[in-house]
Amino acid sequence: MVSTGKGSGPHRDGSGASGGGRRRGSVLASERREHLVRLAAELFAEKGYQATTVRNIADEAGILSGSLYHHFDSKESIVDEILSSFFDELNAANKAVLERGGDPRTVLAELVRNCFRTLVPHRAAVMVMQNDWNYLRRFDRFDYLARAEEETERLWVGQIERGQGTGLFRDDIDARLTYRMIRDTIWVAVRWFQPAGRLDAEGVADHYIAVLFDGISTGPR
Amino acid sequence: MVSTGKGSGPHRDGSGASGGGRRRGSVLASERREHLVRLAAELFAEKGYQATTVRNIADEAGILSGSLYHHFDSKESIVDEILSSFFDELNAANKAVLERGGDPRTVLAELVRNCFRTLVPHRAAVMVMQNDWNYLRRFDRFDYLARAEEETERLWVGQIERGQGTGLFRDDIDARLTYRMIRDTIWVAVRWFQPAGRLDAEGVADHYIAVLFDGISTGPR
Amino acid sequence: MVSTGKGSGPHRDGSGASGGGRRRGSVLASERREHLVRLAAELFAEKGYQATTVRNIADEAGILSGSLYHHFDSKESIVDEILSSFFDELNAANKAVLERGGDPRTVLAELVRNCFRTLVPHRAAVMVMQNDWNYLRRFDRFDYLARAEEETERLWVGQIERGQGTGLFRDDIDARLTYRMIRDTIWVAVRWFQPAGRLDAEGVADHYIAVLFDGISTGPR
Amino acid sequence: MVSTGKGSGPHRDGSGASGGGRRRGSVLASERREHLVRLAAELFAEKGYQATTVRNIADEAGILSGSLYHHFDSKESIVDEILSSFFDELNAANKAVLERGGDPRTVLAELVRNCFRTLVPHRAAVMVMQNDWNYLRRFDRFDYLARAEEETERLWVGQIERGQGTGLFRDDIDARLTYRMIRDTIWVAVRWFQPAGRLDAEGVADHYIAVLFDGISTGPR
DNA sequence: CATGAATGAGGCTTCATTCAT
DNA sequence: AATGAATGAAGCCTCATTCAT
Repeated sequence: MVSTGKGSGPHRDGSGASGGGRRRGSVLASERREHLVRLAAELFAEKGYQATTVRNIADEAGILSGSLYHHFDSKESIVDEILSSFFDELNAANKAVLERGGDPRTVLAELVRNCFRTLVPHRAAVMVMQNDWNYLRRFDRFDYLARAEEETERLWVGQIERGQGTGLFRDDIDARLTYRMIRDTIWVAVRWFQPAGRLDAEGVADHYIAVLFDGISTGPR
Repeated sequence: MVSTGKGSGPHRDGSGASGGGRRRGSVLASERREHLVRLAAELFAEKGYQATTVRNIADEAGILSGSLYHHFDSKESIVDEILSSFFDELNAANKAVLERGGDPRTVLAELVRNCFRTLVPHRAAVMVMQNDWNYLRRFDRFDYLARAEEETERLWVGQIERGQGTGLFRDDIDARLTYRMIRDTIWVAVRWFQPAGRLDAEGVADHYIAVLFDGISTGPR
Repeated sequence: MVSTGKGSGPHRDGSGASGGGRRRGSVLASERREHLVRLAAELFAEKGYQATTVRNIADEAGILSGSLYHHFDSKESIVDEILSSFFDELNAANKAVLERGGDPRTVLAELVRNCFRTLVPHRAAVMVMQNDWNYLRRFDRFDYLARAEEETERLWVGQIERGQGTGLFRDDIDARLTYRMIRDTIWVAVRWFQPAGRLDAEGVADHYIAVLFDGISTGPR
Repeated sequence: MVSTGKGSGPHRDGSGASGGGRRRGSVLASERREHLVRLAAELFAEKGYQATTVRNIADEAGILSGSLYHHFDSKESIVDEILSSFFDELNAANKAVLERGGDPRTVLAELVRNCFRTLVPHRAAVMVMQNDWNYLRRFDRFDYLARAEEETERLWVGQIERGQGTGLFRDDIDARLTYRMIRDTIWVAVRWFQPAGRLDAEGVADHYIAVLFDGISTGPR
């Protein structure tokens, strides 16, 4: 996981107890932990966060539910790990695009590609954001996600407005409204998108970019 | 509620028990019932279906939770009423558009407008569909909603393909993929759309139609 | 229960839900509630607060543990009710003594008698204070008890010092230290005192007052 | 630890397992063990026996909770060690006083001083006895403590009655009742007594002895 | 039509303890 | 002598639902 600071990152639980000098031990521990996170992520994606019980997760791992608390101090901290890892990766990728620069059309296209590329390895996290955010947002510990999203909005809207300023994009559309439509369309695709299907992540991204920039109509605008 | 048949309509449970011979009484009862449904809908929209307890609903109505069961025989039947009423209205409107006919571009634009128009009075239902469908879909009683959606998909995809056939729409896009993107983008807007804001339902619909047909770019395609 | 205000009184749980116009209902409800409190009090006294489970209480009442939460919103709120009721009664009695006035020896003797008199009907509360206060004090909700005790200390110390000022009490003893010894000796007696035994509350109080004022020695001081 | 026989001493469990043939090793082990007992004692005194988890103790020692079981075979055996060491020391001191002999007033005064002197180094044990005995007494393994207390009661009551017989002490007081009051008052002082405060152990003992023998009043009895 | 009480299933979490490494 | 993982029992609490009054 690439923790980018900026207040992101899960509220990790008192790992202080597990000392820190040994080598193999902590690597293995972390492997076990990541395995459990992956199992939980799949269940959260499939059944939803609330409907997934810690027993479901433990069953999947072949242990008792209480044993999960050797690795995590709450169900929340598991989903936190899932979500923060997703946001960290996406933010890092977006930052890289911005640093590479380019005209707004290129930047926007790359941002779209970032999303679809991140969607594949973080399918569960995106699923949770789509289905369970309305529940999770009530917990203070997830405030950092709302703040991360606000920052992302500023980034996209900035590019759209820059494009309108240089005449690349139509002037009669609302930048913020447009951003939200783009964002939602992309992420909500997680509900049906199958990388193994006819179109892979790049394919869907290209399809989406095509429609986004030029619409579905033929002929002159 | 306009029950359009076709398997739609909530699975109302043993309404025979309380629907005795009274006339005026049942009108009042029905008003009370609709009031309770509205209260529940708002809570479902705000906190999510699972996170809303029957006690929350009862509190809002100023009664005890057990008393709700004089009006509904389960929490599921409440949300069923909310969702079926939304789908009934939308299906009816879509059918009307199809009957009016017209070229695919016109029809598609009208279908988009239907959605945004329905979104306003059925905000809660759309919210529930966006946030809680992943949970609700597991119950057999809601199968009818999945079937309704399949029918709607056929309807839209049919129009898009007709448009591609007549050269109105680009040939290099995937009709089903495009439909899903359109659908998701529209409904997910319920998360931020505020009819009292800068743009009303028609305004947002127009904005969306503009981008959909012609993209956000300027200049030749 | 005589709620004397002054920040005392348990954090009573949202009784707002149970409306308030009916007569017999709320009286009965309150009777049931008090019955449960009494059962819990006896268990807390016998086994300790922590070692008493909500199941123990429910079993004693012949209901399921979850059903307790129809009457209380937590185990803490039950013990709160027990303790606040005890403190309220004691504070009220002490206030009455102060208002009657008299020389410090008389007042002190009456305060002692107050304690032993209150001990009998509130045996469980005193037991909990002796055995479980070290645990309960960690919860903010019980801060009011610590504050009540501070006020009582001021009251007693005031009387002892007044007695020293008028030459009634020895000058070579520490008022605060003496108060604490008196207080502790009295309340800790709950561990062995049995009202049905050889001495009743008044008898033990008199015995204690005799030793307190004149010591156990014979002959000149 | 001075194990005085008479059923005292902790129920040490299978120490044969870890007490192999090493000499220097067992001294070090014993030091480590005593260190852990001291850490545990402080936590028990502060938070109570039940509320202190073995993990709390292990954290304090900088090890994992499972590792404690190389030194003790249960949480009970730790508190047993704390309490038996306290009782052993007190009993030995009391025996020495009895052996020195003297008139009941002198003996009683010395017994009181014994208590306050023992209280300081065994603060935690006394705290546990005050706060957690009601819980611990349910375990057979602590029966020996109840028996030790009975023996002590006989010892004190014997001295009081001897004093009443020789006319040193008032005849109108109950020996057993008086003993319990003295005992409770002394030990419960652990809740507020601070050796570093205005009065040290001897000072508090003298204060207490003065009030005990002559009361707080001035003038003739 | 509502109340008040209860059910029963289940949820998350804690914790003393065990044991292979 | 310690770790890291797990157990198993239990704890407090929640919630949809039922039902006599």
